[in-house]
Amino acid sequence: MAMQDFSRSLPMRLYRALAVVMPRFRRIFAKAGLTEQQWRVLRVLWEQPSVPQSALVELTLIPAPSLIGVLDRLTVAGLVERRRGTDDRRVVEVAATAAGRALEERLMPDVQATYAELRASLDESTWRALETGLDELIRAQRPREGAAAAQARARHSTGEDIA
Amino acid sequence: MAMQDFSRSLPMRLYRALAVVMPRFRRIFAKAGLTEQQWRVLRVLWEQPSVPQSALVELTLIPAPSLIGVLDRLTVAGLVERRRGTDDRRVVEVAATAAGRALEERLMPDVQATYAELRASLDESTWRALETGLDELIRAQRPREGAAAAQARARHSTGEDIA
DNA sequence: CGCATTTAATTCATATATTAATCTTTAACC
DNA sequence: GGTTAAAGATTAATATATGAATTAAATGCG
Repeated sequence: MAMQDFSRSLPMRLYRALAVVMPRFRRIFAKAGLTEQQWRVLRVLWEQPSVPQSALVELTLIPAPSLIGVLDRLTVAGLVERRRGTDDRRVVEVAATAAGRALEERLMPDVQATYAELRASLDESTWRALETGLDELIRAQRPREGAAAAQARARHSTGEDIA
Repeated sequence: MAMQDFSRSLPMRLYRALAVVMPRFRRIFAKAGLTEQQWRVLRVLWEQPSVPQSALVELTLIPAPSLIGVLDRLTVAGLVERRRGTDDRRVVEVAATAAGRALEERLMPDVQATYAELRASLDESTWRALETGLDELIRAQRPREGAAAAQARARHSTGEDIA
């Protein structure tokens, strides 16, 4: 069962795809003094008046511990605001400030143009096959419902650490 | 030109694909006390007696400044060795030690099995379409030959900083 | 030969990722 | 109604990413 070349494994292809695609976008973000993660947060906040922090984790794919720092810096820059939820005081609601929202008009044109170029670099059928393949992969591998709970339960039941 | 949902953009789909795929692999690496990047380096070194560090950057997709630290830790762990090139004393040749090579047999079975599961979660045609789509994207976006050199040249000729 | 350029590593400063642990607030349940 | 467990956010420790700058060795060329 000859193992294929490591560089041709699916994960490495995914990493390489991002490595060739993202630098052009980051150059755009950098013009506004934003990192890629800061951009992602703003990009999501532009679509809604306010978003619970836990939802931001899912929508931006920024891990919770990292998001803390990203929001800290965005807050210091005056681009976002945090508020404690009124009914449930555990949740933190995040919203873009006026300055944060102003960046949308400044950045989206270039980003859209670059995205259009990206899309135009593949023919329509290949592009769609790529999107479909990614979606199916995500759906197939996405942790089953209740997996986390089941795992937590298991952790409490038996020994767990089999060195 | 209604912008699509951010989560459905190609970059976010790529990030999400990695996010759902890699955790299972990382759990395997962790059993041997390896991080994902340390694994990648070893995985490449298993295929050859020795690899120049610059080649490792390309093959593992670990940026040069990060690779320094990864190799430091692998060296301390006794899993790899560094040697200065004999003809060209700028290059650093990296090779796996006996201990480093021993990890191959310990890790590859689980990794292969998990990879097989991953592959089996999609039908053959979808899997291949995904691979093809990624390859075409990479080929289309890969910086053109001489782009770096041309860029460096341009940087020295004219003003460059157009704020 | 001697100098300007390139190449390969490395360093630096800052930002983010990963995993585990902690803390507070809710929800659940007897 | 009080105790226990779960959810959401945060902290902590370590590892890696990113972009700019630096160093040392090799190369091109007048």
